[in-house]
Amino acid sequence: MKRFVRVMKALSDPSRVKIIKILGVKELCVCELRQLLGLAQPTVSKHLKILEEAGLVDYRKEGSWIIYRLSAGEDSEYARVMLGNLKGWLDEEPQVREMVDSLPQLNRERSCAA
Amino acid sequence: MKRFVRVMKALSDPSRVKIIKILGVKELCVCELRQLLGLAQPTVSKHLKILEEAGLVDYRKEGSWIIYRLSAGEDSEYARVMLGNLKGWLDEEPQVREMVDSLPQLNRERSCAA
DNA sequence: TTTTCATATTGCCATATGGCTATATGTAGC
DNA sequence: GCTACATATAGCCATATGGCAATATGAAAA
Repeated sequence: MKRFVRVMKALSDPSRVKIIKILGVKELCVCELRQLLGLAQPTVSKHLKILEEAGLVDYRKEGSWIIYRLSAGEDSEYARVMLGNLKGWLDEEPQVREMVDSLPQLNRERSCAA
Repeated sequence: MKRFVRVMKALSDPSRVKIIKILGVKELCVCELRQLLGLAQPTVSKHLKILEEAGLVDYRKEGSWIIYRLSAGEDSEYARVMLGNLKGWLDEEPQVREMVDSLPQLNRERSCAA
């Protein structure tokens, strides 16, 4: 029950859903996500932690960057199924479309250098 | 986005998940649910309202009782898919199993007469 | 109509949540 | 070592949430 609820909770915030949708297009570092979401960096970090604990995202280190990507869902059937569902959902959502459209102009060096 | 988040939020509380699981076995009135969940009646009503607004449950009046059942999901693809997923999920969950096991002994007249 | 009973709504409280700023941690390069 | 930058954690605040008791609503029965 706890594991299921953890996944549902993780997906019941618009910012976190947006993170899932954008990571479905391309893996990204925290500062790129910060840019795309228009949120403070600690806020993004907190969201990512919640998503990670639900088994929805994974990360790897690359230099001093931490690159987040969608999990393959090995840890949680709930996460795996929900990620599958979300693949086809919300693509028409304006907030999602906007982010995806702005993705090509995103440049890690430019976004991340304060 | 709002509609999706509403379904996720509705499913991110253990009591509400239990309601969904038990209604998957048998439609029930509020006082039966109250009995099974061990919650105050207003609390159950509030949960049911949240589930209903998410398109997860439906109800019909029968005398002065209001019988709740799982929605067919006509209103929300998200609700429909999640109800489908939940059909196979959490059946082994002790809290769920307990409720289901106690279901045959439940008697509307006895449960509902204060 | 008055009572009874099932349900919904209201109002309150304690805790959880999502946002921020400030600070800590960790890594790369000087 | 020190500096710069990316990320995480801590701490705070306003709002949301889940619980309850009290009350309102609505239908059936006396």
